[in-house]
Amino acid sequence: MINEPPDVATCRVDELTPDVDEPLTVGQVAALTGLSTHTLRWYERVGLLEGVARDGSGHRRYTEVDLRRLVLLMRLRATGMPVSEMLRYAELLRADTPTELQRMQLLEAHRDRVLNHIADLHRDLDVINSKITGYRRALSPAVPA
Amino acid sequence: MINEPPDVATCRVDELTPDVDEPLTVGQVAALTGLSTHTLRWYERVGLLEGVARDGSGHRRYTEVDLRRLVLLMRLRATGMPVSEMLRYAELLRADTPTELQRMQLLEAHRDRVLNHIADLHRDLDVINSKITGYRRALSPAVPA
DNA sequence: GTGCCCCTTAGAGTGCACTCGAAGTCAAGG
DNA sequence: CCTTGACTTCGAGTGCACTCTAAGGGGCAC
Repeated sequence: MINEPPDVATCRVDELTPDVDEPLTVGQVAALTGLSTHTLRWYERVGLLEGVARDGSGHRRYTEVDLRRLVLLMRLRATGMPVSEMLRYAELLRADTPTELQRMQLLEAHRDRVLNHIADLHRDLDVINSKITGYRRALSPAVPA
Repeated sequence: MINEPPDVATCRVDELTPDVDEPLTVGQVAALTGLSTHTLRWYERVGLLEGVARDGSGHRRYTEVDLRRLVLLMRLRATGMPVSEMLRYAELLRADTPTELQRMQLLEAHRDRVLNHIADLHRDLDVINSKITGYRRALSPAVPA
């Protein structure tokens, strides 16, 4: 894995998604998700989140369906999926033939990669923890805790 | 977390480290660790792994001590520590005052961040898994597995 | 009407962590 | 002697995922 996902500080979308009735502006979605308005527009530009409606002034109006798609995209990014593969998923979503099977397989393959990655992290933590233990031992007179 | 660590395909260093007696060339270390020779030289250039000796021809000779430092650096990178923070650790290593406490605290803070990150990954996987389950349900006549 | 603020687009810029290239050195093999 | 291949340094280039800028529009408060 070459890229690491963004650290989205505040994401209230999980709690707030269900009660959103009116379509939201890009700024409201940004506040809700923790993504920047720049990133939201960029996601649309590159094809990750297509079909966001516009109001009479040409401003984006995000529907609940858009938000749901966005939340999944954020979870995929947060688990390290590269944008190029998220794009493949997005393309499957807007295909005119049924693609549920491919989409499921894409998500399953990703889930398995993430699980392997977590296992790797635990192994790496073992090394780091043993180093910490060594320091604690060396400092034991000074640091009894 | 903004960056994700490299996917080091083959790292035999864990098994082979103990039996290395002779200092190794950069190419041998690259083969052993899975890092590229470019990356190994770059780590030294930026100050991550200082003090690698040279032979009569000016070629690097990595000792077992160098390898041990390198393995820890690789684990830190693999768990998402940015190079800038690895550099802080390296600077503590070559300080002329005792820095064991700071080093331990740095590693502990990192370990805690990684544990939080793993917890986040599990939560993200829950969302992805529920999406997978939805697909599986929708496909259940076609995909009995 | 005039700030003001949020919005629009498309293109350019940024930061990170490598990754590569050019030019040169050195030791061994044929 | 000449080639080959692994090594040296240092500066430049790459890919990813944003992030920012410039130039402009819409609508509301004062």
